[in-house]
Amino acid sequence: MVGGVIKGVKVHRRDVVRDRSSRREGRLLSNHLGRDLTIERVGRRGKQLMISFSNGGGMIIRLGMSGRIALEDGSTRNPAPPHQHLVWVIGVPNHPERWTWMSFIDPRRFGGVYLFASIRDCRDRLLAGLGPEATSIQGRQLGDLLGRTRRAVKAALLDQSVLAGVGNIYADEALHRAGLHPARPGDSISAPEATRLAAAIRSTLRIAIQAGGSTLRDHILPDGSSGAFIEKHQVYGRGGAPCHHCRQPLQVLQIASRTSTFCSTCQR
DNA sequence: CTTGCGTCCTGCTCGC
DNA sequence: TGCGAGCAGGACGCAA
Repeated sequence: MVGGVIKGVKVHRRDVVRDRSSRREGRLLSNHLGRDLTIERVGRRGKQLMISFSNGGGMIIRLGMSGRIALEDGSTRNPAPPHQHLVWVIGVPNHPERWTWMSFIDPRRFGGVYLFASIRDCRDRLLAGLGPEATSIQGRQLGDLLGRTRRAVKAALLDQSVLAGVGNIYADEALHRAGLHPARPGDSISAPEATRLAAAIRSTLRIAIQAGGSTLRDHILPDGSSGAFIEKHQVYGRGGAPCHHCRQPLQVLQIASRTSTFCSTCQR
């Protein structure tokens, strides 16, 4: 997509375009949705997908619980699937006759698309308050962050202002891998435990991303394939089943209003 | 300031 | 087979 020009945008449901700016500029951007602009960069910060345009602006896509991005070759014209809210038609660089359809599909509509006028605007309005990247978190830094709170460590991991990029599945998986009980107060986590947890978060995410993530229901990759990490889940979705490590039945607790599955023998 | 809960939505699964 | 309750990958606003 990088280097491609957005040739057109179809809007099937306007309210998934969230306007967080009170300025007129923001409203104009929301109507415009990148039409006629060249895609300069595609990136990510925490759970936000970022597409920046050559004019300095861009957009952030949040998938929420059920959202996904689909990419299709322009030559295969399929009927719009249910809950397809936005479609961008993007020229393929160096192939004037080819184009890519990128669509935003989100049944529950907890996700959305946010436009920004400049990188600075993006940073101030959309990325402000995000914690450090979970994919590269180091033990020392994680220990400092957890040491500042008495909340359950699981609740802290889910808080994007503490650490950006971990959700319910990978919080449970990383805590199991690190051998830490999800209800432990953040400030009870020792330095060696924080080192273990940081390493567990990094490796859990690395392996999960490599496997294409966890397909429970809605999540599929942009090409339509499924993520295979669910086969590697140690705890998530396995409440009552035996721990792969010690064979004891896995426990289930609500922490920060989210289902948390863990092994009370292996996780202390 | 910190923390927890209700809410925003649709659709699937389970039990009666 | 039909139907309602409960639950789901996230994040925000509000109240205690």
